[in-house]
Amino acid sequence: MKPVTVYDIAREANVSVATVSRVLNNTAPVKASTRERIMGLIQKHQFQPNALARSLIKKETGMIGIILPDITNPFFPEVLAGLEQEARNNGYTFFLCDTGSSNQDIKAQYQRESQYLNILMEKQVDGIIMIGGRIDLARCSKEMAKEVAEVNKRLPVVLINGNLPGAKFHRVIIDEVAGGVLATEHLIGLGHTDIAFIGGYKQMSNTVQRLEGYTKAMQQAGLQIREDWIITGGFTVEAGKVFMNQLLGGETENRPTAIVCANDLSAIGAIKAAVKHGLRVPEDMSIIGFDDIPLAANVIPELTTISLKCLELGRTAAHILHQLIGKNGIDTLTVLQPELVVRESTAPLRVGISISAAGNVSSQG
Amino acid sequence: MKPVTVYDIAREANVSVATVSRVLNNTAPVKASTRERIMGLIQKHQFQPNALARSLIKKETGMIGIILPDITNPFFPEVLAGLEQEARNNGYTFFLCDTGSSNQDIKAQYQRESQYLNILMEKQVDGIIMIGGRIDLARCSKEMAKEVAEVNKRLPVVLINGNLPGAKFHRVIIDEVAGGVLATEHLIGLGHTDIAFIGGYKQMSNTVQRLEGYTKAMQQAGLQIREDWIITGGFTVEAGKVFMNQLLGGETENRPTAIVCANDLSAIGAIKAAVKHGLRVPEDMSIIGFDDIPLAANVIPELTTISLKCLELGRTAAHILHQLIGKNGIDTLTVLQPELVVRESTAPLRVGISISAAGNVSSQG
DNA sequence: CTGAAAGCGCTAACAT
DNA sequence: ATGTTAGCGCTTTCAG
Repeated sequence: MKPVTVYDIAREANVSVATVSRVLNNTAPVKASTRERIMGLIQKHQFQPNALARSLIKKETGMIGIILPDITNPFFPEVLAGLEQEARNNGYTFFLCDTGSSNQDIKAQYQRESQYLNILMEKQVDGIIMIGGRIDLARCSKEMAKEVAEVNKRLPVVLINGNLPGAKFHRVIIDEVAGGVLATEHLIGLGHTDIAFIGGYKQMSNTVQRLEGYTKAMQQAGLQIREDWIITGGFTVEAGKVFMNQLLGGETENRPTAIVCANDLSAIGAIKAAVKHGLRVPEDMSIIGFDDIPLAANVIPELTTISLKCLELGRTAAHILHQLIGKNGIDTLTVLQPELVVRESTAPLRVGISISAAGNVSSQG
Repeated sequence: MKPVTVYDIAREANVSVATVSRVLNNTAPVKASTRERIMGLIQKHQFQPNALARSLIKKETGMIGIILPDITNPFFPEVLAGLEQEARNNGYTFFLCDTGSSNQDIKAQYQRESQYLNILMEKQVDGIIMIGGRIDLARCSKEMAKEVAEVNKRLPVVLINGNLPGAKFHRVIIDEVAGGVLATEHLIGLGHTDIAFIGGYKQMSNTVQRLEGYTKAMQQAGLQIREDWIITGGFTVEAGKVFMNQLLGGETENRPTAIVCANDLSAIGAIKAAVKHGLRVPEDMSIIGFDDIPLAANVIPELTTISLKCLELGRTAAHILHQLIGKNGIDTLTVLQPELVVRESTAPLRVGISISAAGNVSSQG
């Protein structure tokens, strides 16, 4: 059965397509009686206007694209939820573009970003939101950055928690440095002085910034920063385990008593590895994460962490994009402040015990 | 700057739009020299064909819609990843339609499902995938079911892990009953006889079926099923805690030694509650989950669970949908088999200890 | 191998 | 208040 069109409705109602269109869009007054008649037919035939045809002429589709690296990483669904919430209210629909960073080489991922950028433009989306991927790079290549800049000339693009060189973008970001400071000062406040930093990637700006916050807080407190206590190379649970093992691998009488992790996932890995080493968290070792994914509240022990306000990040981005669409807004930068969420994985330093006693336990047992 | 069209290219290349279209789609032989000339112009102007116009006439959009209840529940991103993987290879793009079950009343959720169903049709998607929501209902209302049936007449719909009365649908499901049996038999195999079942909703078919598997395995082993040891009412971590507290609330000398949970999240809640009660998992209490979300491998202790093969579920659904699009395939039913994943949260029954000793500890301390 | 022309389903002037 | 008509940007016969 072929779909019914405005023409079918018009014919049966003895009116012109224009009139049908008018009742459809409430774009001009229509006599009550004919309006009713048309409405009836619409009901009767379950008529649904073809959004493609409509968009073709109106030059707006009510669709926005979101490009992200890995939907499987719980951080992203959280900001997605925020996006959805806000965008739904404004009548937008979402293209989800997962570039699948998890199981591919990094080159393929960036390629897929480019690919999606093109597809989205062809599909005439009203705007694009990017999060993760190339925009997280501390030094993104000129070409990759330019590509996005070109897109940004044609339609609004907003970057979440990232940036690209060579052009101004609309962005909504969290103050990562402040987050790093917050986390580190929390630990310092608990009496810790031997504090390590693990997780993330040195090439990524978020890691660099979190690390910068860590460094800043340490220096401000007059504490020593040991290069071998800063280990990066991954955001996963697995990576967290590896880093922690590395930290605990050497002479155990000389290990940190507290750890700032670049994200929650690696913090969880760190906890698991610590436990395997016979250490108790937080009694023998304090661990703080970054992100505040839902999971953070559900592991045992519950994770103390820095909330990145994922939901708010998403909502704000959607809001800004909505403002931008249609209007030629100027470049926008919104900075959200992170928040310390104290739960169970951090505790005051237990003087005299932490390093020798607990450390030895782990090395002997 | 207004977008360039095939006409612009045609004019500059001194050919007709037909020829441009031909090189764009490789739909007829074009002289090499003119082809090159056109390709050059396309490059030069960064020309991108308008997918709306193209779809309008070709009657296919390369878009498919996925309607799900809550992207924030880690089960769904997992199947989404599977969908994406498969669909991307076939050139599809995704509409993500989150009906936001998490923070709204249930009525609103179903309403939003209807709404999205309509939007997706208007946008002319090539197919729709549904998971969760109304299709999980053990007894879905006639109207809600019919609505989907109507959609299914116009374009392919595939249901993941659910069903709707009154019509045949293409479905890909996991054998939930088998999963329930698997979980329960695992516990029985470890020597447990006092086994409870918690989590899920009695109104949802997945819960009913998992429970059916539990019952079946218990009866087959000649074990008694206590009505007060079957508690339903939620899938969240919070719900799991509540149920476990309820189980442990009464006389502690009379508590189960093992628990089948309706999903991983509630299992995690159960573990947390048990630990709060002074019980050790798995030493004093074995707990098994359902789903095998990534998180399951990352909690402490790592969760023994029933894998629902989320990724495969997603991939299969996308594959089937692809087959269906264009062709008038007959109704399809694919059943995947669940799998037991043994990790750390289950252990052999410790005779004589589990009930009295551990139970008393919890009641006294 | 290439061009002219007729739509796809809808909206928006411009008439009446 | 309603009808006529010209497109939106593309594909696709049908002719050459």
